[in-house]
Amino acid sequence: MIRRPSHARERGIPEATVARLPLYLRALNGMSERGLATVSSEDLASAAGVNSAKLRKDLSHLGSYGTRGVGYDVEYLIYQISRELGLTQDWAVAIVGVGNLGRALANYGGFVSRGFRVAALFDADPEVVGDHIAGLNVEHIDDLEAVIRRRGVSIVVLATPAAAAQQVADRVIAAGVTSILNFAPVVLTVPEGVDIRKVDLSIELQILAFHEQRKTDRMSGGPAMAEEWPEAVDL
Amino acid sequence: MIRRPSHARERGIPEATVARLPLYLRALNGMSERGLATVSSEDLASAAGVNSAKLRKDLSHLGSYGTRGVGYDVEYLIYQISRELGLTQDWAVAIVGVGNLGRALANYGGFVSRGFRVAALFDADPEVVGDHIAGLNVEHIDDLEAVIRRRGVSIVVLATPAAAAQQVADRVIAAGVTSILNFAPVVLTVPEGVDIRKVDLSIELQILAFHEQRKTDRMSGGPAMAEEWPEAVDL
DNA sequence: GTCCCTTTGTGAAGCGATGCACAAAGTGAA
DNA sequence: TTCACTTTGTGCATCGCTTCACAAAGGGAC
Repeated sequence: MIRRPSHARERGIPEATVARLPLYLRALNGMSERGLATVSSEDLASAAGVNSAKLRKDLSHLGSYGTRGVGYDVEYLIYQISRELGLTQDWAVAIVGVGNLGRALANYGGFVSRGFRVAALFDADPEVVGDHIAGLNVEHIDDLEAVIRRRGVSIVVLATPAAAAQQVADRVIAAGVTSILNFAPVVLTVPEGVDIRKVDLSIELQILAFHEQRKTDRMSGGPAMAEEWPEAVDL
Repeated sequence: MIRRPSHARERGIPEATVARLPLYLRALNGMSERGLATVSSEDLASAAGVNSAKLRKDLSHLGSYGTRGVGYDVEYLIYQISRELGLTQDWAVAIVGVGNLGRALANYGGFVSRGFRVAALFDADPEVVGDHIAGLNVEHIDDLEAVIRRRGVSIVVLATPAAAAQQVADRVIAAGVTSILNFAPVVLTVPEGVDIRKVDLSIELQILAFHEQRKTDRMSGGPAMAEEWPEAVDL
């Protein structure tokens, strides 16, 4: 059996590094398309929007894949990062909830590009069950467990209304799924060993609003409009 | 002029805390609807999916709004967090790019709920300009600057193809916008003082795939399928 | 082979966030 | 008033990530 270089920490890549690897991969793919053979940490870092020291440390966690004085071989690095991220196999993804957002996700091309294949769509509304979206038949949520098992789905995207999300999560987890991407604005409770990632548009906007408010406050010279909590309310 | 309590760090809330405030706010709104008057840090923390020490430290950055032995007044805390996040005013948001995703965002209800109002939709495709989506007329991208200024848009959501995103960002920034939520899979370069937040479905999936691969590797007892880099490729 | 130049990989310091553990502060009962 | 109990606010140790700065390693010219 062939092992990876011993100085690469066997199974210990920092979470922050993992979150940046897809960024590097995308930048490298662009360079590959433009025909670049090698790239320096400086150039790759700036294409990915990080500084070069961070990039080098990140890559050093995968192994020693660069050449001093030269840089990194673009194709080789693409292969190594892809392998580390698990993109050399392909993953069957199911989308639950085919409302506006679910439809948009199903049709989103960037999805399929790298290792991911939308393998099933589910909804509870009899009105949309049976529709064809992005070449797929929308299945009824009653068949969730059976279809997940049959098609080997390992990642589920939740695009249901908030009220349904926890219940659906429980069911897909019971069916063996351990990776969930949640678009519903609720905090999901899941057993240990299940990975959840959350995307919440409303939260992102609120964070932007906080900084935006700060910027405008600063312009107008302080919190002149601060108001007291209305006296009428009982404290 | 009324000031906030002096022990609250005047303009110094940690970024990690800001990112969690919307979570607390959502949990509090649920409690308010269920008629709860007060809540302990323990209960609120568990509703928001964090531990109670973190919650208390986060809230302490806003001021001392709890009562020892009792907990926090739900309505009062909602008010304080809303004010800190800048949700007591409402923000005009523009969505650029009315493809699948842009449409879904325009129709997304959770948007409007708290302080945000979709004030304009833009697209470059003459085919969709003039369409009515979620009660709004889709405007041509040529009118971007004029409409942004006229309607006081301060936050822009980018849902354009990747190739157009940087160019659109440059234009909205030139028009005075300093907060952007970017759904396009590109690294945007922006001047200092402009806040960008990024949402990238593909990256989220890749992170999940990494962990999923790890879990299955562990089950099958090691990286038995690891392959050498094909010899044919020049290194 | 030797020298110079470039670029990687990493030790170490710095920085911010997390979580523990407890003193301080409040409630309610007697 | 005093006492027992609850819950906040925070000092402090710890942890993980970032950044600096440089030794080590490789390439190319001569």
